[in-house]
Amino acid sequence: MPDSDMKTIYNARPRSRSAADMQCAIRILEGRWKMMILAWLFEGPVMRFSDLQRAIPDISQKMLIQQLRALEQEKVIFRTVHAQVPPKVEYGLTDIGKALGPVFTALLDWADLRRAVKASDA
Amino acid sequence: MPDSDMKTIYNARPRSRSAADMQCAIRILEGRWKMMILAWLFEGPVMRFSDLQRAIPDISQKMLIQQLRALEQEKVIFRTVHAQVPPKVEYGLTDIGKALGPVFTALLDWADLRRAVKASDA
DNA sequence: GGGCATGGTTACCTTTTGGTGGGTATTGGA
DNA sequence: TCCAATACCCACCAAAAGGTAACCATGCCC
Repeated sequence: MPDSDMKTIYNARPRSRSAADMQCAIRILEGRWKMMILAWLFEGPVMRFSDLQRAIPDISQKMLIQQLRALEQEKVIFRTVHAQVPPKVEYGLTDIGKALGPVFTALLDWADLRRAVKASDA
Repeated sequence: MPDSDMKTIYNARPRSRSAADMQCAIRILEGRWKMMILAWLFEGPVMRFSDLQRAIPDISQKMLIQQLRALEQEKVIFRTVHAQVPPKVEYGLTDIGKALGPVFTALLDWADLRRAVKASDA
């Protein structure tokens, strides 16, 4: 491997603080749905339960609730219940949740890059 | 919700290209181990199979192989077999893999923030 | 009185994920 | 001769994740 490649790698390398930190963060976002839900919560100040259902049609009601509860417990999102009939519940990002912005931005950039590379391969 | 909060949210919002792109990226990194493996691959130009085993002691051999294969198929990592006895196999990040650097950096920053917030809560 | 809407809960089942413990091949060294 | 080292593969099992369908409460409207 030539030196130039080494440099590329070491420039790309994120400062490794600790593997434990990484795992901790990963576990919170783990699963098929959490990132998807968070991505949609970035779309507006709040989203109603039914908004999320419509936004992510493949998720089952059970999963949606389960994942929302998990994210709420980690204080990544908040839940506000309005005493109305029919009920109205709003979900939104907490400050910690909003701090995930750069992660999602980076991920979307990466997705773009991948698509570009794939296209040029073909 | 006051206007100032709205602004905070919209500033934090990653540009939403498409939910499909997001899901596509998420699926590649999904699971308990892939991000962990990638994080370690950022540690050096290449890692041997046994290096990764030592680095992530909780992973079983089967899972490690399985996840490495999956990442290889997505062209996020490469695999080089050296015709030696005993065998020597090296894994490293491809260009696409290296492009994940910002995602990991952002994630580690987030983990730090979370820890800081938790500490100040207590 | 019946249907609708919202935001759930629950029981049950299937699929996916992950773990364990075995086995394989090669070859140099004791 | 037998073992160690490396990087696997395979069969089997356990656990976790996820899906389906039914049910609930409330209050409005017809």
